Amino acid sequence: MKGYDKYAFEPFAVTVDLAVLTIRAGRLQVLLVERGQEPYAGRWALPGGFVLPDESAETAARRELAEETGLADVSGLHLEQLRTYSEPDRDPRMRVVSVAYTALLPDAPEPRGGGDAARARWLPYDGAGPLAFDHDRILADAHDRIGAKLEYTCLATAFCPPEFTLGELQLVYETVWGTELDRPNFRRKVLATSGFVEAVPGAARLTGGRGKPAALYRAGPATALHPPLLRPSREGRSS
Amino acid sequence: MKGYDKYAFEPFAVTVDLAVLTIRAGRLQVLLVERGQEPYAGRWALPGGFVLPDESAETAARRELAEETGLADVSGLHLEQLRTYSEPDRDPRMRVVSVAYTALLPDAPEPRGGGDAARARWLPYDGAGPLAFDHDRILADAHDRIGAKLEYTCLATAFCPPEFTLGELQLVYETVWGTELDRPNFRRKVLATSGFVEAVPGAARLTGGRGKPAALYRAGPATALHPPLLRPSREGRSS
DNA sequence: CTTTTTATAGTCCTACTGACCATTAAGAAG
DNA sequence: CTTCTTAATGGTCAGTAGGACTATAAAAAG
Repeated sequence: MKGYDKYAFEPFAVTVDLAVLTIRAGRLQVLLVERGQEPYAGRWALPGGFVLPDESAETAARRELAEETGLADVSGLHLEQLRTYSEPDRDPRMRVVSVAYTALLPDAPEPRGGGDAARARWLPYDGAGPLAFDHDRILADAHDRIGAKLEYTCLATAFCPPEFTLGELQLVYETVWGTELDRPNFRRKVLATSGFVEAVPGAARLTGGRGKPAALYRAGPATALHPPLLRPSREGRSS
Repeated sequence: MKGYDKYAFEPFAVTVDLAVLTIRAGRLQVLLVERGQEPYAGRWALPGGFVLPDESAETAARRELAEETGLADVSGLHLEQLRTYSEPDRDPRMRVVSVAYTALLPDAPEPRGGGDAARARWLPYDGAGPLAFDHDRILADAHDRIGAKLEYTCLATAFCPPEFTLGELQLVYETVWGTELDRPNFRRKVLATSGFVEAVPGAARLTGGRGKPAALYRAGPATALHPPLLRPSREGRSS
């Protein structure tokens, strides 16, 4: 940051890449676009695009998110900067520095190719195959980040519609972590954390479920979980 | 990432900014350089510089770290990407996208102006005053990140020399968090976390301390803390 | 030798959590 | 209508982690 004039600097292209995650059919799914040209023609890639001259990366990410998902209103969606990927050879054509973002969606409308994406669709996170560029790495980083943030933040509600049952919330944890959780314990923990969820007064979800109808909850005002909701047995416990 | 040729894109300058933190005299301190020219002439700023054409941002950050600190070997230091700042008006001269990194140092040699930094020195984190550009924000983000990572990673050892006492390790937590911790409890917790620290067989620190000499420890192979070491009373506890 | 200082060891009690079991309320099957 | 199944909800119980606190050990300072 000192003495620009004394430096020669290369101009870089700056892009954003989006790891858009949702839960469909009990599986973690990713929004991907099919590349129509070289390099990596025919391969799936994360949606993204250039940051325009008067945009911040955040603004560009939200614009791309709207274009790729076709959603009218993306202002309420969770969008979070992941990290920046800047290896000199990550794009064979030119020097591209990419700021990656992760977005979480509750429901999952099939994307209409709103932007200029050749073909966009949801694919399961497992078996999304080798992606173009370094997008496998970006996607894995996004998964790691989300899995970790579920432990100590209220992020899980970002995967849920405005009103949801505790079973749906638990499914978020189980799907992202790939583990099963004890339902009564999960329930006790979530309800004991003030501000995580709020009961919707007289509502219950009656939509075709077979068992007892579940009570509905809304996301509460809290953002952090204290104490955290740790995933079971990541490595050897202490003591 | 699709159809570069169909897009016009603006070239951006890409820089790295470094929030280099250490603990000196029981206080959290930051490495800052004094700006010699407009804008923000005379103000303190985070060290940093342009990413060169054949470098990744990580490589550039490590190069700048070596230049600014004057340390011969920075390969062992903890260097971690923080996030990227890309507001269009963050530098009044031109469009600059900056990838911010946080580095942690154990001891703190006074920086010799190795690079072209007009004047570089350690300043206390509190009272580092308003910095140039958006560097106050970057520095605050770095502090938040480090404070959070102390809870669930073994990062604290990055602030310590190769061999350290548990008292020194506790001082890291207390300094970054700005809280006091109970010494026996901290000790019990750290020693119960396998892989956090390893005892150095027959060593004790005798350097002028007044009380009982403390045993020495090394950083262990673990990187994560399970269960985490939560800082006291951030907000209202649950239940 | 006594005091001070710091490290280390141990105790007690509460809260959180994992592993269970029981009950309730719906639909499905007979 | 009764019974079975399914899922939500309510509860128990023991093990454990962690906060508060006391006690002992080993050095320097007086």
